Amino acid sequence: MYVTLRTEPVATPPYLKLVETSPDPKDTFAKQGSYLFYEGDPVDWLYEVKSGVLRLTRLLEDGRRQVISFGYPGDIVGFPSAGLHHTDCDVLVDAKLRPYRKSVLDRCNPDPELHQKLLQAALGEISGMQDHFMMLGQKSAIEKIASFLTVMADRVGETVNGVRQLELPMSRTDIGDFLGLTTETVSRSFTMLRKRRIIAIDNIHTVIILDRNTLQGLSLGE
Amino acid sequence: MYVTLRTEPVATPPYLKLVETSPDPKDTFAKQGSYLFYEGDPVDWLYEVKSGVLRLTRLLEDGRRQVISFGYPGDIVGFPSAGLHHTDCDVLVDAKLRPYRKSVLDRCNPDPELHQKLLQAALGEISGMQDHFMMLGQKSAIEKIASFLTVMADRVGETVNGVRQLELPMSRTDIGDFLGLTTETVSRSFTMLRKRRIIAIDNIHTVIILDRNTLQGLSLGE
DNA sequence: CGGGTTCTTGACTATCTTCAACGAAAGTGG
DNA sequence: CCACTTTCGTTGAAGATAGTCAAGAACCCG
Repeated sequence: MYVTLRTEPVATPPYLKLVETSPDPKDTFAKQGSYLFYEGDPVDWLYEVKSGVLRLTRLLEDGRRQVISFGYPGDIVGFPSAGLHHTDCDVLVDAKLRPYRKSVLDRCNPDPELHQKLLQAALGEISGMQDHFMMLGQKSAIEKIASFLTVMADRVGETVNGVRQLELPMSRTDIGDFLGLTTETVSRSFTMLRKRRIIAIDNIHTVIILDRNTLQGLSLGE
Repeated sequence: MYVTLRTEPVATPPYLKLVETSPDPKDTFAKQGSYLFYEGDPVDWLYEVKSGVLRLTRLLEDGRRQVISFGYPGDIVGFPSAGLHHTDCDVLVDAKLRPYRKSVLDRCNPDPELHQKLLQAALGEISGMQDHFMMLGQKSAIEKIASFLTVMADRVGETVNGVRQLELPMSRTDIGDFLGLTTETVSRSFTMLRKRRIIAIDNIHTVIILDRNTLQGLSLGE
């Protein structure tokens, strides 16, 4: 099922459009559901997310999927290895993207500052992935969910009337594939946190953090 | 137990010695058990492994540990994020290391080729970590062990009399902490592979690959 | 050779997955 | 705009995988 995505025609792949119509575009827009690139594609552009949310995934032959990361504003996605993309990348929430030529990575000139910015972003990504390792390798289901919510609330949450809340545009399956859990376990963990009055769930995609301290405690296994 | 490592005196930390005695050393040697750096240390040097094996780890407050990677010849370790190390790094097998100043990352000059080499190494690390994600998040115990052995045999195995074999200097606990398994599960998986005649275990730290195809099949969940 | 660590094995348990059913939400077409 | 269909989320029951606890064996080091 997932595997077929790769071969399905993608409505106007944004990266193609970029390359063809605008040799050095400022910003570009990508619609929900469209793909920026697939695993194995040669890397021509990196993208800085200006608004919206991206999803970076990797597939196993049998359909198992790992969500590598969610791309939020400020993130830069599309770092090459041996010149190729090593994840798929699609758009979860309509996004504004700033493309950078891959060649900026290869050479300091003509823009050493941009080069350095992309390099620092790559280094930051390494560091961020290591937190993710800890989560995937060592934590229980409830710890994973609590970690996820804590990190997301700090990163992209907003305070409305003094209450910390969080939009989660991704599905429960996405969260599961990000944390190495099944949809059912994600759902049960949410329910558990809700029943203990640590979070509240407004709309399915909106989480309200009622007790951040306890949530953070749970994320560390207390 | 693990946590105390951080505060114990380390016999002559190599990185200190480097900084103090030799402003731009060629190669340096690090003894088994010594630490190159700890999480939170400012990054002054990166190290290219020339021989030996390093271990990069991260700790949780309660002592749970994630082995982030094993550093084999050709690997470059010590990439900073915000100028700091974000793992501990110690020596599993006496190592020869080539230190590079961190400043090589910050500037293209005076050595743009070295700068580019370190950058490419960082990008390669991102890609490698994504395989690790797949393994941690989606694979069963036997798949993890089979993946680990397959990758290691390809990367650092040697063929002796037409037989592929593999030195594993790390403990079963290290392997477990790398794969997100307990020592016992690692041990049982090895035993299972041995009983099915897919591997043979010579000395505890030497694995002989008897049936690479089946091993690789298991690594993908067949 | 002896003491300590590491590895293996067994029995039991817990956690998470699987399978299944149902309800809610969202998308589609008349 | 409403019925229909499909997807997504929740919940329950049962089962499997991996973890825990415990003991003994193998290995390593002085």
